[in-house]
Order: sequence, then structure tokens, then C-alpha cells
Amino acid sequence: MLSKKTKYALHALTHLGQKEERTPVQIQEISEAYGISHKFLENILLELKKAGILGSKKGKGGGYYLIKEPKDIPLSKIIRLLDGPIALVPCASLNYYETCVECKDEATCGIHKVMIKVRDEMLKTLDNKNLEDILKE
Amino acid sequence: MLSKKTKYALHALTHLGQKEERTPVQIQEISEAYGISHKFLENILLELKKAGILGSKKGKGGGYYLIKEPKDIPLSKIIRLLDGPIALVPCASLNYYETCVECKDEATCGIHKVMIKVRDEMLKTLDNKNLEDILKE
DNA sequence: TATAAAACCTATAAAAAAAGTAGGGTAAGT
DNA sequence: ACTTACCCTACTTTTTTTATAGGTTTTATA
Repeated sequence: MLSKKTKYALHALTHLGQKEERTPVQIQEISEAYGISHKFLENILLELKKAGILGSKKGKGGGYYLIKEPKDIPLSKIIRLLDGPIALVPCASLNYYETCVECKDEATCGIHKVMIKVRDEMLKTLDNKNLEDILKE
Repeated sequence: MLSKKTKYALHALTHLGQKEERTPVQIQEISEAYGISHKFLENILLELKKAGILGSKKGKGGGYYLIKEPKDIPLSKIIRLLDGPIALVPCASLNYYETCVECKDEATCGIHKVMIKVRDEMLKTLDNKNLEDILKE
């Protein structure tokens, strides 16, 4: 399951994507709309900004806005950013690879091989769905 | 990512599946083979038994053994049993459905609709891979 | 240029979940 | 009878997630 962080990110991005114009939206507007703690959301939006998904403007009248086209923001990117790996086991992760401690030999581990396939299929699904798909629904 | 519980379950099932015969295997043999705490593994095997995947025999010479064909044990079943929902959000879960608190109206929620599709695709992947696939690799 | 508004940043605390531990009960084989 | 090993419940520790706190910096505007 997704963490609240990721879910909140999806709501925030959806909210920003629904606006006709890409003018700055304040944290408070979003936090109130979905009942998210202001400060918690702040951290999330900051991460989205650092990842190049959002832009921001400081000072009065400032806020956050999308700097990418919704169709160019796949679910995989959002999930990886806030939740971490897509793969089900560390040894099958592309971006967060780690050896599995209880595994003796990756080369002969059936779990490893199957999980690589699972990861590929999941990735196909999550790369293929983006913010635009959410907005269209 | 999968919990250690689920990973341990996969290792245990693989171990049991690799045996030629379906004679009882003691917890200790499995816990030592993978460096899993005896007691922790005990709980896991018990759950697998209650789910009808394993059988057990008490007393001397007892232990656990597979009572299902590896091809009839899909990953989805193991994951659901030990980790819970396959879906990424509670409102998209078949077996563990819950409404999402921050969501006003499921019927118009784009996230919900996209997540249903994601769940369907993930389920297809995980229903389609089973213990036999792990053993064959 | 002072003031207020809003993002930015770092650290810490609280809560929840996962992982592991303990200890005894129960059934079955020898 | 005795031992082995599953069965069951409760508890503790650790880790992760969620949330809070408090200050700094930037910008609009009066």
C-alpha cells in the first residue's frame, strides 16, 4: 500500500493539475481541501519541487505550481520519490538495489528471478499511468 | 516492498517445494537454512497452515509439508495472507476494502479509478506467478 | 522601507507497524 | 512416561511513518 505521503502527493498534484492556469497555489488551500496537516504537506511539496515536478514562488501571493505536463508525470515517478522502490524485494530493485541478507546466491535464487519479472510488469503498469490519466477520470 | 514475514514465507515454501517427498520438515531446518528466528518462522508457518497451504504433523518426526501443488500457490495468495492488500490504496482493494478518509467522493475520484486499473494489472501479474515458477528457476 | 505573507529548512517527537521474544499448552511418536 | 515439535497468546523491542515545532529567507505591497 502507498504511504499517506504518496497519497497526499497524488491529491496535491491532482489539485494543481485541475487548475486551468499554472499560477501559484498556497499550501494552505491544498491542506484544507484534503484535511492534510499543513506542515506535513509542506515537506511533501518540497520534495516534489526538488524532483523537478513542481515550481514554487516565495513571498506574498506565492505557492506551488506544476512545471511539468501531467502526461509527463508517471505514477512510477511519484511513488519512487515518496515511497521508495517499486520492486517487491530489494534485490530486484532498479533504483534502490540491495542484496537480500537471507539469500545465499542471487544467481540461483528463484525468488530473485521471479521478482525481477514481477518488477518489470509492475513498472510497465506504473510507467504507463500518469497524472493526466487521473485528471481525465 | 514485501515484509520480512512474506519473504520468509517464500523462502520456506521454496524450501519445502524443493524436497522430492512431502515428508514433514522441522521448523529448525528451515530457520537455520535461512537465518530466520525460530519463533518468528513458527508464526509464519502456522499462518500458512491455517490458510490451507501447508499441513503439519506433531510429535517426534513431525514438521510442516506442502499440501498444495506449487502451481496452485500464486504469489497473490501468499502476499495477501502475510502482507495484506495488493492494491495501492484501501479504496481499490478487493479483499481489504476501506474508504479513503481524505477522499470526498469515490465516484468522481480520478485517483480511485486509476488505482482500480493498477490493481487489476498487478493482480494479473501476481495471480499468474506461482511457487512452481520460483522452483523452476 | 517596514510589514506581512508565504515558501524553505532542520530537528525532534509521537504514533503505528513490523519484527522478534517468551513461555507455556497440546498432540504424537518411541 | 518421556521427548519432540507443533500450537497459541501475549508481550517487548525496533523500525518506519506521521506529525510537530520553530526558526530563516524571500517577495509583494502599503
